[in-house]
Amino acid sequence: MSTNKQEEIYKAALKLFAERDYDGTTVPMIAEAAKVGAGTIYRYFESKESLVNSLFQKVVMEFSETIKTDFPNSNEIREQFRHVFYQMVRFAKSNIYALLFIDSHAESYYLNEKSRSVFDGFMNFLVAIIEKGKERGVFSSLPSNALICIVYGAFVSFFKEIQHGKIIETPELIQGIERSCWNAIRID
Amino acid sequence: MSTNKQEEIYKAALKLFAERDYDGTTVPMIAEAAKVGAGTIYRYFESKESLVNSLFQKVVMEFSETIKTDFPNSNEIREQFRHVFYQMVRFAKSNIYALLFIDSHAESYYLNEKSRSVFDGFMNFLVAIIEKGKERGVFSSLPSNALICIVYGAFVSFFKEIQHGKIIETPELIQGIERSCWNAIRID
Amino acid sequence: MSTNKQEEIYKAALKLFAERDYDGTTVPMIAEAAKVGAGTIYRYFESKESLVNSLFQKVVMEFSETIKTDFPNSNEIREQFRHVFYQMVRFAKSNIYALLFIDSHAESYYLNEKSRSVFDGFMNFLVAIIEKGKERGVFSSLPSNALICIVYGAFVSFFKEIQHGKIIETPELIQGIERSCWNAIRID
Amino acid sequence: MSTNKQEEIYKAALKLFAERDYDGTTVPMIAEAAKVGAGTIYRYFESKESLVNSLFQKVVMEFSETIKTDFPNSNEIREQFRHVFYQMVRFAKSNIYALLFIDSHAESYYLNEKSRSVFDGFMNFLVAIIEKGKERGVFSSLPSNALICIVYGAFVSFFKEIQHGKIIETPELIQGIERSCWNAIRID
DNA sequence: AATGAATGAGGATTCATTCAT
DNA sequence: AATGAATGAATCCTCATTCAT
Repeated sequence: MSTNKQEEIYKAALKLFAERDYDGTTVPMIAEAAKVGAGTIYRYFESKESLVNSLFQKVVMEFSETIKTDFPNSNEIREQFRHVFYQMVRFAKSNIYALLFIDSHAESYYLNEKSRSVFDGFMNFLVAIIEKGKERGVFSSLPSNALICIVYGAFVSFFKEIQHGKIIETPELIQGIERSCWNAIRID
Repeated sequence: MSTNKQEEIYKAALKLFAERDYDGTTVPMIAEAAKVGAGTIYRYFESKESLVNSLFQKVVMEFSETIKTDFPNSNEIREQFRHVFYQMVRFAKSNIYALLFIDSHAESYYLNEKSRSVFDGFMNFLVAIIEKGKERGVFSSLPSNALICIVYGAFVSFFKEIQHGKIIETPELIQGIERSCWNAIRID
Repeated sequence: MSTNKQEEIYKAALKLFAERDYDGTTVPMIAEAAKVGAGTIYRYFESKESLVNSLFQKVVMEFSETIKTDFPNSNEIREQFRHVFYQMVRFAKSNIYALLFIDSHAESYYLNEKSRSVFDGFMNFLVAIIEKGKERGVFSSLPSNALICIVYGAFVSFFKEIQHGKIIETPELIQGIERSCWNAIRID
Repeated sequence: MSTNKQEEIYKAALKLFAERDYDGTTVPMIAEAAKVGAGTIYRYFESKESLVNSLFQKVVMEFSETIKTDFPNSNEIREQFRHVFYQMVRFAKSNIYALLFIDSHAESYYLNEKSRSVFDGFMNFLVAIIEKGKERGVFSSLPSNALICIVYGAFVSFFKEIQHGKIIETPELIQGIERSCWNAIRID
């Protein structure tokens, strides 16, 4: 087959974990969705717990890489913000389950040290951007992680509604949300 | 006894569901935390599923009532927004588990019709406020639920960070967040 | 009921472990034989492994106590030997599975520290008897544990044959075996 | 290659079965120890059960042949006994796992008709020797299989202790054990 | 009303066996 | 011939629920 089984397992698990949470998802469910035998999952992952952790790390790194791709090195904070936001949108649109999975599983009791540090690394990248903006007097002087919360929280919340069919996504709407988020954290 | 058992069960379940999710929480865990026998839970609730649903409805209604309490009937949108925001803060501070529980359990597969409609009713109240503001040209013309997402998403995200000890809450910070959220959705 | 469930589980497990070994015995098999639900076993024992260990310790201690019961304090080695041998017979006859279980499970990879030390304690009691006999010049000067091997090995082997129906036990036969074992290790 | 794969599989299985029992040994364990693929085992043996049976028969026959090799046709029972005993020692020393495997797997539920009859054939050879000795009034008049139990049980028990490092084997010790076993069953 | 021992259906995981390469 | 990835039946174990006390 074209895609290999590990990838199918990742894909199936991602969707199920995003929709039903870790504990609400059974290994047989994943196996069925991935069209593999239940035992096959254990050829690729030591345990269900190791599967979530691998998946979490993989997906956070993909998110991180998406955001870093073509990151503008110019000193234009506004431009950097827009870039980050639209790359988040790109990521969310290409893989909504990944976004929801990351959001609902970060801070979970079954995540291991490495998963947490990968996630922290990702967050630190965002913090760095905010910090630079604050130095330049572009952003509000609130704590950087508070500012990230505002943008990230709003963003995820928005895509959850899209996913549930309660908001129809359009380019103009995205544009409006981007502007709102910018307005939320810039100095006024 | 001073507090009755049903209340203890609700309290224990709320904390556990917020921290470990519905499926990650077992009935014996709840029983132990509530200091009752496992069987006792079934005197008050038909099943675990009926317990989450009851709890969800109860907690959403409390949230809703908190927000509606002393709601300013003046026509000052800015004042109404501030009221709603600070009542959300009051609710979050008095019962952080309730906030996290609502956030992570809304849209879950085990919620029944009634739970969903209670939650929708709550959201509609917020939508109404937004709609009025939009009519007056105070808020951005983005869809109302998108605007709610921004404020609600930012707010919850912020309190999650507080709960995880990553942000220290101060009156000034709350004030700053309120202003950010307002800036996010007002016409600029 | 007169006997409690833990005792029924012990009894069922003992027979099955003796007949089919630890790994050849499944928890449902034990549950069925003990006439309890499979889950009930886990109310009494943490795991299958903890069950074998508990059982092993219990049974070795019973064997040990049987042998020590009415142990003659006289200085007659011949009398002490006869006592030990007949108490072993008594134990084997009252609970053949216990004897076979001890024999086939001692030195197994799943036995824990405590099980091993209980077994060693039992063996040391036998060693002490042999040592005293050797001091008095009654027993062969071979290493004590070698002498024990001869008697114990012969004894267990003999009762295995009885268990398999290949030897019919009679008082005279037991008497003959006791004498043989004595002859095996005494000075000639 | 110098040794063929079937031989490697036999060797690996023998050690593992002796150390961990049939059910405690997995086919992949055997494959790894034999340095072959798991599937390869099924080229040589129909199933795991057929492997134990083949192995059991092979090993019992080797034991049997070892004992019969150079069997003294003289009428000296003492000499015959010594021969058998020392050949058992030779076998045990050359392949301790074989001895332990035979001992712990005889009478197991997964042995088939043929395995049982091969084992019985072996035992009958020993019985014949004993019977002859009894006719001549050299051995005790106890049942022949009881006498075999004494010698065989003592012998195996002794080599188990050697295997577990609790007894150090020396020529003098072996000599002493042989004499003990003889004393155990001869007329006194 | 309250309990917690008991249950068995269902979960995570293992493993004998197959089969495409 | 040899492999080892793949499978699913069978393990061990958990947990929602019941019920005798």
